[in-house]
Amino acid sequence: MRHIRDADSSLDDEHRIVDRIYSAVMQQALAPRTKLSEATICESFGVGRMRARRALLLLASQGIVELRSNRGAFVASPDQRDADEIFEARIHIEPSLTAQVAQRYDAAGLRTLRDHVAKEKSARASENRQEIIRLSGEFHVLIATVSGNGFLTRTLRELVTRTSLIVAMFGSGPASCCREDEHETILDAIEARDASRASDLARAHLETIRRNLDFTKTPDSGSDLVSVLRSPSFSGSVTSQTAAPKELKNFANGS
Amino acid sequence: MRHIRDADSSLDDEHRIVDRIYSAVMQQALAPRTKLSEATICESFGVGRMRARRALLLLASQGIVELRSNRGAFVASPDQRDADEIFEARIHIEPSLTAQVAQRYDAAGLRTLRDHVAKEKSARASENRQEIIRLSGEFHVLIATVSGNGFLTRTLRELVTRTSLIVAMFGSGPASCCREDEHETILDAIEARDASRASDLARAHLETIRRNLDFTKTPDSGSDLVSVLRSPSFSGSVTSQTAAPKELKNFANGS
DNA sequence: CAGGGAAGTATTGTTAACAATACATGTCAA
DNA sequence: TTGACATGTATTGTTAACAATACTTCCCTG
Repeated sequence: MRHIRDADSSLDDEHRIVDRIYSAVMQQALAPRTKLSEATICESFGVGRMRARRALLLLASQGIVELRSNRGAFVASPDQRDADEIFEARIHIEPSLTAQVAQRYDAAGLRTLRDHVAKEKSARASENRQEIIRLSGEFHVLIATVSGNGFLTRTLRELVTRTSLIVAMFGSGPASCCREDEHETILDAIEARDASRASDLARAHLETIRRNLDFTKTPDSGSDLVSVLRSPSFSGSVTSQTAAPKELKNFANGS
Repeated sequence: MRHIRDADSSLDDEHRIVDRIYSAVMQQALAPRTKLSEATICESFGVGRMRARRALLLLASQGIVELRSNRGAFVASPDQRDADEIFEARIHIEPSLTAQVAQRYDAAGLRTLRDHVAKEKSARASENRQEIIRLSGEFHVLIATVSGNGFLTRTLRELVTRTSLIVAMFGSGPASCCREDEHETILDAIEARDASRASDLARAHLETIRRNLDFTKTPDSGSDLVSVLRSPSFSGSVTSQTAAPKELKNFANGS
């Protein structure tokens, strides 16, 4: 008797696509307004059109992608209102969640977090921008993971990824993602089982990120989808495109 | 020049289906494990198979529906672990959110909440079980709506609906959904701008609901999908089926 | 009568062709 | 040169047929 687990490719395929695009957005390899054409996704992942469309629908249902009728799918471009909602939601959830983790964490969870912060530090040392961004976001998801709550893990994953889009659009200067030894401070408070301090630090951390947004900023152009999806781990040399890809011409003007 | 808004039927169709099934689950007209066959949905809503499948995928992505490969879609049947996660998440979010509403509500928001509580009272007076259940759940979503946060509104909608499924599975006795003048008490605290009391009451309210769950309970059978979806507002005479529909035979045994 | 297996039916999963829409190109006139 | 218009191309949306899987029923055997 073998295991019942279906090993069904269909769901896994979609998860693969969704995860990949999630990661790419999270580490700002995919800029807001980038067009995600069905054909490109089909070729990049070697799947049929149906799978591509299903994946795009899932991404759209989580606010990562925007579907425009007869026009296709685009990486979402949150506005200030979206940003307010996302940060407000995070401020409702994360301090409380961090406090809970401080109260209940076990040895394995703490080690996971410590390892992660170490990775963050080494990424910052090597000035790998995408890695820094990815790990910075992932820290917040990891808090939820360590708490053991699957629902909140998924919720935070969405919130963090959408935050990446927000920072991509409105982040002011290189400081917006990088000055984060704050994670280590938060982790110290967690380790000390100081729930209220951990909670306060988490809130302050979020408000710091929020404060570094500049909503008067002019939007950047999209990225080149093919080159982004080509590299399996995105750790490669995908530098931000200066010239706007063809597909985005009509998005150039703000009003 | 007319408005740009597309009035595109495709997205609206899916939203219609999703909303309808959401409502049905929320007011416990659709029991856990009920099979949602594509054919039934196509006929009930007069849409093609594509739309039905897309709607089911969306519902699945929010944990309301479970997709089994080659077997179809079923109303989700949360287990104790799911229940723990959902309630934990709600306890992280709702007290904080309620406190915020207490601090920031405006006249229109307060009126909305008061009207709603009045409707709850009258539903309880007329002993309309489904209406009571629906309104009880909706109160929590309405808190988020009044807060003006779209993300949290959607999140709470999902949480409340999944809570309905949990209560349908593990609710002990008729008390599990109905003894809720607590909503009025919470609203009083909100109106008095007493954020910390509102927060405490919200938490206590959730813990009361959680305490009334009995995880040793044997699961009920599913509902008849066609009759549920037939009535536009579900206010009709859909009484819970005692006999298990054909489709659910094989779900009867636990192991 | 119970259990197992085989054929038929029903449902879901997938693909491919078609239709509809938007986009790009090139032409013409002012 | 610029703008509008028409044509052609590319992309998305939809449908229907086909394939694969699961379910039901019936029959056969013990």
